Amino acid sequence: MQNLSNSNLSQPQRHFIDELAMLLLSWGMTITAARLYGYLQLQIGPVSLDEMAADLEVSKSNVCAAAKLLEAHGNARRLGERGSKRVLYVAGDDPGLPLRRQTDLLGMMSALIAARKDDVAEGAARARLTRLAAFHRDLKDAMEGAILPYKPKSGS
Amino acid sequence: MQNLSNSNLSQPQRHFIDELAMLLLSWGMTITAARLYGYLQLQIGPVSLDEMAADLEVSKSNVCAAAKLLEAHGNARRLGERGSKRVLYVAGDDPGLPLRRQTDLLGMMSALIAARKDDVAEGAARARLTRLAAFHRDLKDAMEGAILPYKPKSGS
DNA sequence: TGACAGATTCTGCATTTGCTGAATATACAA
DNA sequence: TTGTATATTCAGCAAATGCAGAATCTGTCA
Repeated sequence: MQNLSNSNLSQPQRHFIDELAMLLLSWGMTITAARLYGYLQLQIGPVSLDEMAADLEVSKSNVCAAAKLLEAHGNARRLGERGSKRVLYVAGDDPGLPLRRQTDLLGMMSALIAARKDDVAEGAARARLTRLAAFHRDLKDAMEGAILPYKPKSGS
Repeated sequence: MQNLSNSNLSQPQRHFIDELAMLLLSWGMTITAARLYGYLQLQIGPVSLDEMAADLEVSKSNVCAAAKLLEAHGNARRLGERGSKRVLYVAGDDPGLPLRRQTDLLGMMSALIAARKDDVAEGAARARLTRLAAFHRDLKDAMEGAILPYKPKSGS
């Protein structure tokens, strides 16, 4: 059976990308961004928009948007090729970067709840909010602790 | 200035609910579900669908759907009132319950990557996947460790 | 400068989503 | 069994989203 498309991916690779993408969808990613994420993880060197579009079999404009999204979230890095207008992408080197947004959110929620709880609740509800604020704070701390060791060596 | 609506919430409470909801939106919640989440946190006793709809100023069908959503995610608990068809909701007593879904996801991703990495990548990409699987696993463990202490006392 | 290679933005479309108000279903009480 | 209070589902609508392909913009090279 010939390869009908222009994709250079092996079938196991496609399966891997799609399965990983399915899991990532639960995190609110679009399907193209999720697939691109998995795709970039498999690549050894930087890849161009045309390669990504061909391999993932989606339009270039679509993959362009997805790449920008991943870049904004810290999941991909954009490289300029010297002496060319061509744009290349590689997987982000800090897997925890996208999660910092989440931990920030947890911190904000914890702070908000702690600051307002006495104004908006009393009795059992106030006790619950106190507990909730502590929970968010502890979770944030635990996540940050787990993320930290994976920060890439600072010599960028 | 009179209260033009049927809501029993104080203005600080409304503010709190809306601010918290804004933060929760980033986690993919719908606005009504997010507001209902905050609302339930403020309540001392169980509340009916009619109360929720009136206080949040949304339709009953909408709040019904949102309540089911929160219940499915473990953010709310549904109580039957003895001798009545009325349905009541309270905030979930385990703040970490909704996160177990996330940690499960992390575990699945870690397992998927670890199992397939040798089939789909080589060289630097394979090393990156190995690191990624470990990262997911460590993050999952850290989150579970932080969540565990908040599990409510087993005496239901 | 002109021509080209490439990224980006734009336009249009189909799908999905969240919401409301109406219709329907269901449990309880008499 | 019938009436009633309540939850749930349905139908329709408006807004947002994701996508493809076309059009446009922008460096780079001759």
